[in-house]
Amino acid sequence: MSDRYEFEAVEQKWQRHWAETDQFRTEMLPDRPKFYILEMLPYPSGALHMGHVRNYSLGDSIARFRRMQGYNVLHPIGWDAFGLPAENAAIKNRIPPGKWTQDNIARMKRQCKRMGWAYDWSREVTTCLPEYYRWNQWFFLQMYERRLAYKKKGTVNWCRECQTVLANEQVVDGRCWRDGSQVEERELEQWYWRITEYARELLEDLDRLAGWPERVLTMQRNWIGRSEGAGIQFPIEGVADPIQVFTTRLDTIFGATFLVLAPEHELVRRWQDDPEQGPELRAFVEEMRQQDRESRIAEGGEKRGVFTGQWARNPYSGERIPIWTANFVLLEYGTGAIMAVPAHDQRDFEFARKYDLKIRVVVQSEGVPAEGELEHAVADYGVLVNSGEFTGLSSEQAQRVMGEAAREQGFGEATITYRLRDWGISRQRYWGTPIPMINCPKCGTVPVPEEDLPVLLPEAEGLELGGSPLARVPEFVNTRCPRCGGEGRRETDTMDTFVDSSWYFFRYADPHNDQLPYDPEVVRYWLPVDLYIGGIEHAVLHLIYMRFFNKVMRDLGLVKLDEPVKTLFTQGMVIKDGAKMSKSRGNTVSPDEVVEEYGADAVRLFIQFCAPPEGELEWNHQGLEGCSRFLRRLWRVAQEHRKIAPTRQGRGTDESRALLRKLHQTIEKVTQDLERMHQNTALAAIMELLNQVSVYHDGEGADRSLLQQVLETMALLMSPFAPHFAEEMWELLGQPPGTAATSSWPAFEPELAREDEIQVVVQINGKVRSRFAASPAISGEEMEARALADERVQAHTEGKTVQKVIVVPKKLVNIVVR
RNA sequence: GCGAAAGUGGCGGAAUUGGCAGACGCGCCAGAUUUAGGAUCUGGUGGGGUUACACCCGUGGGGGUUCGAGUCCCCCCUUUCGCACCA
Repeated sequence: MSDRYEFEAVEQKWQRHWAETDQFRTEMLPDRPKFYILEMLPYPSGALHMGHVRNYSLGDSIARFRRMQGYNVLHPIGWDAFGLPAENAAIKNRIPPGKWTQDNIARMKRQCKRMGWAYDWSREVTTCLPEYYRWNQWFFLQMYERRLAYKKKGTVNWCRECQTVLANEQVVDGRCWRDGSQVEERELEQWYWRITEYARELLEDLDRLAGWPERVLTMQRNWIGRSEGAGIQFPIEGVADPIQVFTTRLDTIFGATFLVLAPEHELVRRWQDDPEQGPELRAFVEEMRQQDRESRIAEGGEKRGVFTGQWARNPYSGERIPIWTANFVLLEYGTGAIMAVPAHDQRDFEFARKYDLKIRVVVQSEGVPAEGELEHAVADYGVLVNSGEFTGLSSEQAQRVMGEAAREQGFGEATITYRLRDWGISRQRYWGTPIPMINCPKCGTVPVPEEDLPVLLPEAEGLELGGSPLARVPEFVNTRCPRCGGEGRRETDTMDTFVDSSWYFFRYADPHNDQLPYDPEVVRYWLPVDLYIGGIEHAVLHLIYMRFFNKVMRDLGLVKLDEPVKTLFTQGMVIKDGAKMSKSRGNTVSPDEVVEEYGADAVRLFIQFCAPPEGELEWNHQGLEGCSRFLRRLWRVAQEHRKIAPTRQGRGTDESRALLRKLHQTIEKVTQDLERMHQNTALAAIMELLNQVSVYHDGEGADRSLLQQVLETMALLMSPFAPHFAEEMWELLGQPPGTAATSSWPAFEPELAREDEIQVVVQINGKVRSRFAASPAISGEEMEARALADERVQAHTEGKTVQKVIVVPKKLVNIVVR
């Protein structure tokens, strides 16, 4: 065999070895500490991209590191296999979605193995298989039984491209999160999951997620959007039911000079038949309905509205105030109706100005001009004026006292409102989990009995896809009602694919269970996930759904945990030429090609070395070459080392001591850096060590056994990052083949890492002027004396007075002179 | 508009706690080797200044705290991200 490092042969050799020995299979070992490391499962879209390579390489280095540290490591992978791309590809290429998906999985699995990632493939989970999705249906039934699943007719987000409904979380800036097309509103009957039931807990438990990035916590807090305030009822003239309004500023209610309802508000709809105001109202509502979100924003916040012709009464003051409808009040938030206080709310102020409505100051604070001279609303807290019996109270007091008063008199109370809406899970598409419900003309909506699960997705062969395909399969739709035995029709919508990813990582713990989604005892051993790595883009989608699911499963008695993921790590994007790699931009780099050219190890090294994992990574071909060069250099040193005569000795020299010291400093650094996800600096430390090793190796009197020890340790330190290379080097050094990955992580010995000489820095007025070497045992007094005796220091202090000397033990002396 | 994070050589970045700014890699320069190119090896590489030292400047800008600030505080600028008529 040549001395050259042949990555292709080496990587193949070890990949075969790992497969043959089933090295990464994991068993439950209750007496060993476990470590569950998880990366977000890929959607099988065709081929791995660099984002995957980064995500999974980072996870793999941690998995391998923890295994060597003695943890029983669970490191699984699977496929988020249901979803629209499969269906769209099927329509385009006339391939059944299942086949398209399985072909992609096969290809991506080959790529994963080619990268050398240490997965336990026996736990592979594929969400489009009945053995998995039957449990989605099972969960649905459990939720239905507990009234956490319900059917409701209402306005939904409709994506024309996808021909399906989207959840609120899947609408970004009024556009579909997948294809960026405009989202429309539609009236549909849909299944919802009552995530709002858990709004409070989902919010409060964020405080307990100490291992999550602040950024994600903030995004989730904003998404859940808690507001504290009061719900107040305003009686309407001529209508039995009052209007319910939500406000966070109850203290300003005496300044409420009109009410505003959202154009979609149910009362507004009713009033359109009114002979007088009706036509104008109808025209306005119709216009608002036509308008999409985009153009609403484009109008630049221009407020528009019409008077409904109706009047309400302020429950505190009895004042008669007009009811309007306007574009700036949103049905989705609060109750879809507001009390307008133009003096103290800028939006209300603008509206009042435009339509010449009354403006009344009711809170006096600094800088509030005389009434009539207001140029904008003043939202500050202050002291109440013009507020009947509440005049003179502070805003804070007033909110409390007035809430109390409302409750006593029965027209309102203090309430909390969330922005979070229930999770709409119905999708009018084929490639997803069928919702296990049956509609019976006699019994209504009837759940499929548990023993009849799974409700199988029918074959796609010959099926026209798009627009609720299941509704066109009579054998699927027509069934018997489980309750009365009469004719029934199946629900033809499928579930949102985010259902699949909400609990897949529980399934990894017990992937072949056919009695339950998983055995709670097994999950109790493996969960929570100790480290979860993925992109930030799921901050309010997947990462909130899975928290919700965990809490539901807890309440079903399936887990004891409140939160499923201990530490979350969000890795940065891979970019090229300043932009995210994407097919549409044409700036992608294919993992297959670079692996073929440089090998999996070099790619893994580069992608972990060249940027901090949480930051963006700019693809740089020359950087990749640098990492490949580093491997070749290390290989060369290991090769040449073998040729040194075994009798040669040189131990005891300063260089040998220095190298041993550097080795242990490197062990410490790499260990600490892997513990805090700083793969980039861990690798830099190993490179530094190699630099010192090659100088030592090429120099006089290199000690063979020391070199042997250093190189063996380096092979182990490299094992998490470049596992094939590490095994080959380990074997080259005479170690039992294939045991580097299962060896213990090198032990750091502080005595060997300790410097026997330290460099003391001498500053004058904070500027470094000199330095000297000293024993680590040097005392403060001695440091000061030596610093003051220093020639250069004397030159600088001549003719000046030493005012003060600061001594930082074992580090520095700062002499303050004037 | 509100909120958060970040701004360090030609480039990616390092500096875990307020204590030698620029580790490591890329690139570049010089040398060795080579018929040549490539590859490899050695040395150098923040700016100014000097034969060389000394010395001066330097972490977006301005101010402050401190013996000492990339790091802490205040103001400003820029960029990125999130939220955005949220009542």
